[in-house]
Amino acid sequence: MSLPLTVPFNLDVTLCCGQVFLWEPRDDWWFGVVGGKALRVRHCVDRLEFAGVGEEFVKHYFRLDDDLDGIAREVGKDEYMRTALSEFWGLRLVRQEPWECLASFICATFKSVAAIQQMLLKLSLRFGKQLTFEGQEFHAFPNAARLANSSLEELKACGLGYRAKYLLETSKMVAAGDFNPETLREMPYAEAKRILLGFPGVGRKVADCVLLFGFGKLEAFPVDVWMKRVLLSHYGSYFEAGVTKKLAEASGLSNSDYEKLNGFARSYFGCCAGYAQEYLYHYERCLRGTTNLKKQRGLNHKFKVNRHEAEQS
DNA sequence: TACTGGCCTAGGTA
DNA sequence: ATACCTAGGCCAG
Repeated sequence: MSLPLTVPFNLDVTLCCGQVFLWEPRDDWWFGVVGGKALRVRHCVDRLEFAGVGEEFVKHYFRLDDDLDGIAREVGKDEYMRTALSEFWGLRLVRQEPWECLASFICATFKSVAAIQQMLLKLSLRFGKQLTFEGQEFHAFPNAARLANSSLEELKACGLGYRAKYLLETSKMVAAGDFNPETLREMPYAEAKRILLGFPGVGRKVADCVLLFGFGKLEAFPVDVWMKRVLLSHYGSYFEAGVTKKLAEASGLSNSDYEKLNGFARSYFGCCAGYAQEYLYHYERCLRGTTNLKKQRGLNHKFKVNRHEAEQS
């Protein structure tokens, strides 16, 4: 199936920018599993081609209904931000499934993207429902009930380390009904955040990721080490000198410091601060990180090798 | 309320 | 190869 693209959209950047972990580039297509269904999608000049799902799903998942031009006008407050926007123009946030998003970002703390991919892949292979799509095997991300019935040892075997305890506990709470996505979706940002902070393994950063990617709270602005660098080096003048100096020297980020950076960004960029975050984050990683788009696409081969290894174990 | 270590581990790098 | 080093933090004290 095919969908004419009448709005700005860059599929590759959208799937490479670190908001999702389990999409796999293969044979010129992106393969993924969403909502228990496997699908493939690719970007061809002026249209999207896809299989496994319908047009409405694609539009919804990739947020093609967001007015990206309007958002860019809203968050493009300064030259630096406008550069990031133009550099990766067409990057869109994705409407992830809340549970998968919550579980993913609990696992993601203090880990590199490559390691996160491996952890989540192993969880899916071991606990996820097996699917067949066009003759190929895929695995859905495991639901909370399944993980709640696993053991600490099993989760650690997937490489989770100290996160295993958090994921197991949170899975149990979610399976017991403590996590109602519909309710959280209706709540305002601050209220939903308070609920999320009640799950073990969920601090401010993880909560903001889940609010942004899982619940579409576009005012959420996750601050990780990369965003901290961006905010200090390009927006340092908005903070007291003492704060800037202290943050630059410290490796971590205390809760109160998180609130300072997060609070500034949300008031500065406004109601779509989350979009600003994703563009700045990706820009920073491509500029200063060891990661760049070319490399990420080059992950393909390695990803396949690791998938094979994971299946052996 | 705010700060400080400790924590599991795998990928990446020199 | 083989050691490091760091990675999209969180939590208990």
